Parts: sequence; C-alpha cells; structure tokens
Amino acid sequence: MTPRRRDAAATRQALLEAARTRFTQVGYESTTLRDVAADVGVNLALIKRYFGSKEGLFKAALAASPRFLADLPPDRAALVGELTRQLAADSWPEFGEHPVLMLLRASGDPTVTAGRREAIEAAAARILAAAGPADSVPDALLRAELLVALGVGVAVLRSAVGAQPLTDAGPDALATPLRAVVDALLPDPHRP
Amino acid sequence: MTPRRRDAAATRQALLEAARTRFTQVGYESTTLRDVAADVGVNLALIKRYFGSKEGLFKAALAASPRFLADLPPDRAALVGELTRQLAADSWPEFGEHPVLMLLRASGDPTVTAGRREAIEAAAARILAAAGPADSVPDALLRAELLVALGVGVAVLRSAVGAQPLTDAGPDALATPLRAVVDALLPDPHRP
DNA sequence: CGGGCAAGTCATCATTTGTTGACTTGAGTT
DNA sequence: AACTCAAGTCAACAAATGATGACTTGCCCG
Repeated sequence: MTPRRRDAAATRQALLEAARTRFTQVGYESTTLRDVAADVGVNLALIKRYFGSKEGLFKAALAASPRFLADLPPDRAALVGELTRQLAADSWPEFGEHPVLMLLRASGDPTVTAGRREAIEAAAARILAAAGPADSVPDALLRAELLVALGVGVAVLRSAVGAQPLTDAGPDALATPLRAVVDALLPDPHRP
Repeated sequence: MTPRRRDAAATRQALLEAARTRFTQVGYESTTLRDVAADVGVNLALIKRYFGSKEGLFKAALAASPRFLADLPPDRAALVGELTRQLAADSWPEFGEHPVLMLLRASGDPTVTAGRREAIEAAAARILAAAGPADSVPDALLRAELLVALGVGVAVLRSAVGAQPLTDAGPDALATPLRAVVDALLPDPHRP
C-alpha cells in the first residue's frame, strides 16, 4: 500500500466516512471526536481544522449521505422494487448502515431537526409523485407519509433493533408484503 | 398544596416520571442526572440511593412504562381501533410521550438492547395472535413485524420528527388507511 | 420527650470530552 | 539547497457529568 500522507482531501474524506459510521451506529452523543480521529489514524485537532466543530462534522457527514427514498422511478411497477431495495440495509453498498438512521440519531441542533422534518416530508412527496396523481385519494399525502413511516420503522427494526425475522429477510421476502402495502395505501388511479 | 416531604415512595415515583420524560425527549446520553433531580426538586445523590446508577434509573423508568402494542383485543375488528389508539401520541393520557421512543433512545447497554429486540418481536407475535391463525399465510410473522415497523415509524415521525400531515392527523384520519394496511398485511382467514 | 433511623443534602472527586493555540514536519517551488 | 505554507501533531484547559462518602434533618415509636 502507498499510504498517501499529507493528502488533505483523502484525510477529510476518511474523517467523513468514519464519522458517518460512528454517528449512525452509536448516535451523536456517544460518538467522541477522539474515536473518529483514531479510526482514521489522525490527530483529533484535524477535525477542528476541517469541520470547525463536532456539530460541523455531523452536518458534513449528513450532507455526504445519500437521501432517503430519493431517485424513485416514476413508474409505479418499479416503485415497489426501488422501495424494497432502499429498505434492505445491505442495499447501500458504499455505506455500512442505513442512511436514515443518522437522521434519527442526530443531535438536538435546531438546524438538523428542521432539516430532518423536511427530508421526511419531501420523501413522502416523492413517493406520492411516483405513485400517481395526487388527487386520486383525498388523504393521499398522509398515506404516502405512512409509507415513509413504514420505511423508517423497517430501517430501525433491521439496523438498530435487529428484530427477527425482519432483519434477515431478503429483498425477495420483503417485496411481496411491501407491494401489498403500497397497493393498499396508494390505490392505482389507472386501476379503479 | 401539601408538599409531602420525606415521602420516599412519592419521591421515587416523581424521579421515575421525570426520568422517563427526559429519556424519551432527549435520549439517554443527553439526559443528565442533575436535570432529573432538579425537575423533582431533589438532590442528585438521591438517584444513586434509589436506583444505584444512571443505567439503573433508565431500566427502572423503562420497566415502569406501558408496553408497546400490548393488550390487543383478540377481536380482529377491534384490532385496528386499538392499533390506531396506540399509535396516536396523545392516546397515552398518563404519559406525555410515546413509550416506544424511550426504547429507541436507550443506551447501548446489552441488557437493554436485548430486551428491546424481545419487546419488538413479542409485539409482532401479539399482533399475529390477535389477527388470526398464524398459518393462514406462510410469512405471517414477517408481515406482523412489518406492522410493528409501521407503528415504530409512525411513533418516530409523530413524536420525534414532527412530520406533517402525520403529526396532526387524528385517530379518525388514521383509522382508514391503517385498516387498509392491516387488511393488506394480515389477510382475514375467515374471508378468503 | 428523646433516641434511632431513614430521607435527604453537601461538597468533592475523577473522568470524559470538546475546544484551542502553539509547535513540528513534509512536500513542492525557485 | 533554502524557503514557504499547508498538513498534521502536541499538550493542555475548561466545562460537564456520573459517582460517592460524610454529614444533617425530620419523622416515628417507645
């Protein structure tokens, strides 16, 4: 290996990834900057240099994470497939943990909590847009948000709680019941 | 008011309630024993006296909380009603917060995390038992656990995230979509 | 009434942890 | 080879916090 020393960009990136893992796994409060620095093999003062503070590190790590329930296909048939893929924890190859968990384990910083609410509400809006015309059912947005709630709950039960049999269920086992839920919550406007 | 001084039972109870509120709202790490003691108007050393340690206080507060998705009626029709009631955050009159949140915001103590997993799995088993024969569908337990996941997600989105319109949705608005989900996940064996 | 004991307080300690300014080192440039 | 500046290290501080043992006070029982 060629341990590229004195590479600011690489160090910064490594810090981001270590921070994301810690924050996601043990939460904001239990993550210590010394641990993050040690993971990378770097001095803790570098975190201040690059991110200013612990809160800054958290926000940077959050911004570098994939969005929850983004990139949903506008095709209803493919929607269930993509939902299933994003709910399975091992479907984030480049990430060891489910990205939505970091949102939930955040600090109490007002900026973060507000952004979290917006991210959740935006996910519901994306689901609604992908599933069909919004006016098909009066409470369509509420129903879409219930679907987001299901996604959040699945992520929590799989990645944080480890509940069985849900944790070990593969995409195949999840797809069928998920399709039933999607059909129940978001009636297909083309199929009255 | 008659501030009953020197009443060990009352003081202990007050400490438990204050702790539950703090743990639920801001999580284990961010809850300080000084804050809990101050809420009750008592010295922090009493917490050690009654509960031994912070971890002991947490476990005692957890044990004093109502179980999530307990007391489900064995009647399928009433199941949705009870689910709806337990998902609405204001349906716990004696508690300001949803009890499932304290489970999620727990410390990393192995005893607690193991108990949490068991509590979730037991909730799924209770739903399954209330909804009908377990053998009606092969993956019935997985489906019941998805219902628990929905409950966890709804609790998180309502009480911790504050996502709209879900947070302001009342029992009436929730019952209809919830019934659709229950029917989709747990097919009624009496109605093939 | 007064002795005993539990209820409650006080002051303090040790540790953890975020923050910070001064210092050192290495790589590229001239 | 000397210079420069950013990358990185070091040591230390201050605040927060859980834990703890000694001390005080009020209630109850004889």
